[in-house]
Amino acid sequence: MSGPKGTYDVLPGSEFGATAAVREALLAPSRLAGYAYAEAPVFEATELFSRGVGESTDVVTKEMFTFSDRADRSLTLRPEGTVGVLRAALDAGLHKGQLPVKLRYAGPMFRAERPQAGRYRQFQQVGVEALGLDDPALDAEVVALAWQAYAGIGLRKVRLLLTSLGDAACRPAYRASLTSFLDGLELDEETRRRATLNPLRVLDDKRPELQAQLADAPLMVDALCDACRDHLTAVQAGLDALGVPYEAAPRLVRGLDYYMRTTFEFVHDGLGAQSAVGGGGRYDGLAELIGGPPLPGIGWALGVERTLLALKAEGLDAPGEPTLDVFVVPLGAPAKAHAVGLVGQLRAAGVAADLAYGDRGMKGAMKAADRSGAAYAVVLGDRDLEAGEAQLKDLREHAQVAVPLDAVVETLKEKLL
RNA sequence: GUGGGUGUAGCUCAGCUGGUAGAGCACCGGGUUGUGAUCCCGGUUGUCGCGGGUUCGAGCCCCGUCACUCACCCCA
Repeated sequence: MSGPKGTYDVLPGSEFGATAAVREALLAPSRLAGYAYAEAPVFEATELFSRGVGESTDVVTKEMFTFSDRADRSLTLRPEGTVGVLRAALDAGLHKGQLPVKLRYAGPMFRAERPQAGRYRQFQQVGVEALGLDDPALDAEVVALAWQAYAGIGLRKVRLLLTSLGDAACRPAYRASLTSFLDGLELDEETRRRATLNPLRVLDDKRPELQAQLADAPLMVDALCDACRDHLTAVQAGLDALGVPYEAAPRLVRGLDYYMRTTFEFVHDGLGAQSAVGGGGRYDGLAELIGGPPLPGIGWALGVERTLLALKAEGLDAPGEPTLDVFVVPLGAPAKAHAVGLVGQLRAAGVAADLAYGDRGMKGAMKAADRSGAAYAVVLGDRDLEAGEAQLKDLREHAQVAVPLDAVVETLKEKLL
């Protein structure tokens, strides 16, 4: 018995047990920067993705989970987050108010790919979108927030790759020159087809024999129009001012068609083949593509699983569940009834507390106390009840003292807070 | 979709040139009828992924199949 192919379960102690904590930690810098929480549906009309992400992309042509509802409408589980969040923002008319609109989100995405290390069919992303302005200072802020997300969680070996993909003014001419260059190469059938659909995507092929052929390929960064070049320079200046180091990556291409101008990716070298831990860019034409008004935007998405794998690769601990403060060990029925109430009082006082359920013996219950990670155990037997006290044991110092029953909560609060 | 690797206890794995399944960890109990983490003793857990074939006999050999895994394409 196991879940569907390419999925995993988040359970205590499992590989991705810290998913919720990592999501929160990665978005913390964005929350402080004014990015408000947003949530769009997990499924949308198929057309939204095919138009937004791009008909020619691998994501749309072979990786979508698509199904029909009972009225025969075609729906698709979201393969990425930007399109849905943008659709929601436009639907609500947020773009008619104060700009930029800053949003953050988190949740599962779905792609029907063959699973491998760091790649799943249902995976978690966190993301931000800044809508309504094409100010390069905003690009710098957005990129810096991702940088700070990784730094905040403790990662040190993340590298930022940055480039510009040009815009409607300069990309068509570049694309033509790249196409004629590729026409002069000997390419296999599959690559040739890709060269026709989107010649830029041939550039980041990993096969060494192909890379060798591409050594003299023309680069977008050398063919930028003045506006795009100025934009890129301003973004770089912004990152310098924010103290975010970046590497020029003139061959960087993203798999989603909507990117233009500022484009970036975060990579980590400890992950095996799937080294991208996050990525994003500017998508000024996307709003119109999905049927909205012209509206510039920039954003990123970071992979939660890959972030967790990167933490592991660096030997770092993932943020964990809060550990227990107190574990109560009752002996006998009257003591157990009292223990239930005591645990309730402790929790109400903000103390993380649990007790030994299941009427275990002293030894087993103490063992459970030890495994729980609690700093203190409260031993409460019928003998103690009669004496009006409880035994308070410091599990690390191995020291035990008797405390009057009505002072247990106060005593523990003092020791712990 | 293409290629490589691996499927044995809850977990990590051992299992010889084919002879009918083991260790460590974990869990439970006892040593200590009211004290954990240490120590000692004992105990529970298996359609050897599944189906077929060869053989007196298959965890081991052969065929098929499924799953997992890594890599390509692509991406988080």
